[in-house]
Amino acid sequence: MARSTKAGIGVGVPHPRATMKEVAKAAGVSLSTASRALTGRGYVSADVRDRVKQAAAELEYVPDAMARNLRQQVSRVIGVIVSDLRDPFYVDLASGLSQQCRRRGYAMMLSDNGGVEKRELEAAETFVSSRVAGVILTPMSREVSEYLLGYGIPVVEVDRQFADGLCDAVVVDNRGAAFKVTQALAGLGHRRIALVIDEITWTTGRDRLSGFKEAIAEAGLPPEAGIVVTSKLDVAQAQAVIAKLLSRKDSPTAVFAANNVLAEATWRAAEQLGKTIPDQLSLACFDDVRWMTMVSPAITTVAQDAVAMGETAVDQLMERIRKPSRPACTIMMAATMEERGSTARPTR
Amino acid sequence: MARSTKAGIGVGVPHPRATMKEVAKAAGVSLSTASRALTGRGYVSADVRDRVKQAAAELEYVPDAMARNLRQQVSRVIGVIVSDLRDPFYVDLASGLSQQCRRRGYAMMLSDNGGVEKRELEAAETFVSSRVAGVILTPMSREVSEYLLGYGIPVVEVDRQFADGLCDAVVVDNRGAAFKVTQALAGLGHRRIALVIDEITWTTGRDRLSGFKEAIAEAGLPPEAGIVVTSKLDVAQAQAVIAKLLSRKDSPTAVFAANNVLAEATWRAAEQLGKTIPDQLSLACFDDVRWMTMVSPAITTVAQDAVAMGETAVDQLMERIRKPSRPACTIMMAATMEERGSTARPTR
DNA sequence: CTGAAAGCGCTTACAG
DNA sequence: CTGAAAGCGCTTACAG
Repeated sequence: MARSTKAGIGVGVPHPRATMKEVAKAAGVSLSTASRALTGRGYVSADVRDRVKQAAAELEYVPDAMARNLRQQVSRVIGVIVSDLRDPFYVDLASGLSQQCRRRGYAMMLSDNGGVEKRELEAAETFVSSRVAGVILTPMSREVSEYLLGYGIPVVEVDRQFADGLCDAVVVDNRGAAFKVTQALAGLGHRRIALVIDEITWTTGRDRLSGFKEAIAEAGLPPEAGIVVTSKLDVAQAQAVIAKLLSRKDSPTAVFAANNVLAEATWRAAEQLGKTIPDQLSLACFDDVRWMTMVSPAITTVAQDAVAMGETAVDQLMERIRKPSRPACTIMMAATMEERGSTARPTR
Repeated sequence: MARSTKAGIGVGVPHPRATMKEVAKAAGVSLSTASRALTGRGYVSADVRDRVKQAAAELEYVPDAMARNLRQQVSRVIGVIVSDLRDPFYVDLASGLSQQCRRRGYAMMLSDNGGVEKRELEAAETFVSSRVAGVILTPMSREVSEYLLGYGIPVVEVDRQFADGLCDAVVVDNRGAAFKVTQALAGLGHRRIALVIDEITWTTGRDRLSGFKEAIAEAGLPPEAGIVVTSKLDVAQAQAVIAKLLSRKDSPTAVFAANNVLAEATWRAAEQLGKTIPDQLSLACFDDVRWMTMVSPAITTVAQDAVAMGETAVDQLMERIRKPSRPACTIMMAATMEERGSTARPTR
């Protein structure tokens, strides 16, 4: 990447891009030879290679990815679709994806769709159009994965799974983690435990719900002991819903929030009502985000390593690209429960 | 985007991608006509257009962006380089960039470089190679912007400015905001105020420092009243540095943290030393992130609208693409000071 | 070991 | 209004 100013190429003064043809001419070889010298595949004598490489450097030659990809019918780009870049969970995921893509020599095309399904499909179409090498997504339906697979594009579903059996996936043991948390709450003596959750139809919500219910049953509690409250995934709206829940006469003594957004909403609702944690209310949740160790008491939570999930998803995609016929694999990662001060014995 | 299963195209069964040539054949027209019908430029009779469009739908035709871009010598992709996707400020920025790119019909290629300069340049090279329509970056040096501009690629610098005068930029009034915060602290009666900052050579750090110093001087305080402490941008390391600062005999009565990471470090250091805020220490900072209204007392801070910065940067880039010869513009956005409970009169 | 030629899938003057 | 042809910048068999 020589930044030569020899040929009158100055700072900020656009110079026309050199093509391989020009490099070849400067080096006194044919286009084919230049290509072989630069890409490293095919025979070239050592001195010719050096001459070509030097010419390329002098001309500040950058290969045209469009042309190369068009010819080769693949690009070194991975398409990524995540739900919401404002949510710390997806951010950590995107961060892991981004770092691992870079390490593997791929660029990342990122699309976040604020939870709008139509945008998910639009992004997928863009990815098909640019012939990405593969797509990693947090799906909102089975449709998008199927659409991409239909074009022969490898897909990895992360966090949630819709195209079970059709493509690879990286998920967390949601059922197990939810079970453990609920069991811990019941073990502390709670008899009215609310699960606050935004959806129960995706694998994430479904499994968290089922782990919750199983733990209630296993603790010998009646099903009514497990109160399930749903809310949109929005702090303000969820806060209102939860405030209502906590104001009931038979309000729960413990809340299990299914993710960090609902945890924040629960925490703010308790604050708003003057309910102290953990004396008047125990709070446990999913996702370990920064504020959870900054408030007092710190929040008991299920820590999902979203960065590691992202990295794993990229590696899984690389494997799939290498071995397209391998059967679909689902990698389930363990999540650890961090017991902190927000959960305690009930006082009523 | 018909998902026809008519032609034996089943779920998950890859079918070969249709080309425009095939669409043309199916519609019984020439390749040129198909192209005009599908792109909408050039003459086509209404019925021919319909026939072509229907053929395209039936074949699930998706235009090949590579081929189109190669021919047209531009892509509908914007390259974005941000420092660190783990930092909420850059995340909000990326979120704004992503949304606005989508609205404008562009895809976003994103690279985060954990603060490593070499990676910034690598990402830039990838962008040149893929002929992105433009690049938006939070630069770490003048080099990358110059490199890109040298290839005639429009560049917008965000947050910080290195290629002043050479390219467009979107920044915040760092000097003004830092001045206002420091002035407020001095106005409360603080006589030993520390600025904790990670760098003072980029425009961000330089301007925040200068606003700080000016306010100290204007308040009639001696320069020693303004203590400047630098630290790496890392919570754990900064916390150690700040803990040492706060343990000094003549420790400051107020800390102004130059960003959210250093604010967290300061907050944790105070916690660690058992210093109560705001009684024993006033804390003000830059960046309004979620935890700042969840801890108690809430933190006084300068709210930068990073999402709006991102959106503005995309719009500015679009303008530049439309009018390449327009003189370079720097857009400076105001930042608002949110006074909250973490700042009060000193008690010593 | 090197070079001429075909071709990836489009767009776009140009001729009809 | 439509079609044949050239060409974007590469890679890759193939012939020498």
